[in-house]
Amino acid sequence: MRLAFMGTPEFAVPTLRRLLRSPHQVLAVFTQPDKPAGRGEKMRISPVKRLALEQGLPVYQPPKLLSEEWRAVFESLQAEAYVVVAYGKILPAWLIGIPCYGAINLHASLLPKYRGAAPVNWAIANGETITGVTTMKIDTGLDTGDILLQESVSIGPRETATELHDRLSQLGADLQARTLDSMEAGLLAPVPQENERATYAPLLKKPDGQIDWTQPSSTIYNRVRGFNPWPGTYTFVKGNLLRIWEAQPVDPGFPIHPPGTLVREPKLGALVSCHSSRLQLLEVQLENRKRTTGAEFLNGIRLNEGQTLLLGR
RNA sequence: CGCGGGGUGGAGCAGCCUGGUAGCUCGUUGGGCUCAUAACCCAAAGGUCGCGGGUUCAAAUCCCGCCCCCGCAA
Repeated sequence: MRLAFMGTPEFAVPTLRRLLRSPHQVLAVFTQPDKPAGRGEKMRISPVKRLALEQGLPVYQPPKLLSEEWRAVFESLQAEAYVVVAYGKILPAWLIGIPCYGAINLHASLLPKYRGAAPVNWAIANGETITGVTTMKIDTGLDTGDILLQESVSIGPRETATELHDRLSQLGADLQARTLDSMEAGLLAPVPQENERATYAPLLKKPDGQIDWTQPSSTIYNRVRGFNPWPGTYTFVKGNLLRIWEAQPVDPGFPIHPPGTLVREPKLGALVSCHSSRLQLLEVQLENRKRTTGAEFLNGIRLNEGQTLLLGR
């Protein structure tokens, strides 16, 4: 099949790689324009673009798809299908109509659950134990197209979004390849989504990562896993940002201090009181510092047994 | 030139502004206590204070350059 690939971040890379090893032909790659990012604001190219360049594929980076000048580019490709994986742009209706098989999207959830930008993060943050990947025919809505294939996986009790993201990107690559094969063979019957069962996974913002210590430790724990590596979870220590990289709930039942109180315990190290239990800090990072264990962190801030420190603000 | 912080015994940090015996918590080693212990008590070892220059009687501390690390923002 003659394909155009549209994708941007790391999540899309395995699918592109997979397609390049398939009998299908990748005619061109579309990805977001280069942007200044990172310390020093240097120009960064997307992971998808990096791979495309390595493979000598034509790369296009339209700032906006609405302009008609790009229409000729798309039409001249004569692609039979567009493969879209986390491209980061809404495709206009006229574009979806160009290839005979339409635009096929890979989404990292079991649609119609977790439509939107951050399905992997919210699945974990909400404490889900099962999620998956879905391929669907793109329509003009937000992740509302007819479902082609799905595959579910269980979420490990300690799994982070980073880990799940990597698993799903691999799983999704295979699913996408199978979808194209089956579609070409005429074996697929698109199934409309049950819109009444839909849930949403909105784009994450930095403030989503700030910890509210009045919540149960299990809720905070899920967010620590789900918001890894970005936006991360954080609180404040004496006005300094403290990122929580790894933590786990302990001894449910007796928070002997007000929410947000940090104490040192001989065996468990750094413990913070939450709504109805406590959270053990396993790996943290003070701003401008490297990551350290909870115990080392306590050594550094000179909090000894019997002393307390209120986190937050 | 996006903003900013940091590199100090094995680990995490203080000291730097207001130059002049390098400190804290933990770890390590030895000893003690104990039925026992990752607990407690006592003691000890261990540091070119990132690298290179400069100022000074004297630099971890002040000045210049370099290397490495990190937070914010994107």
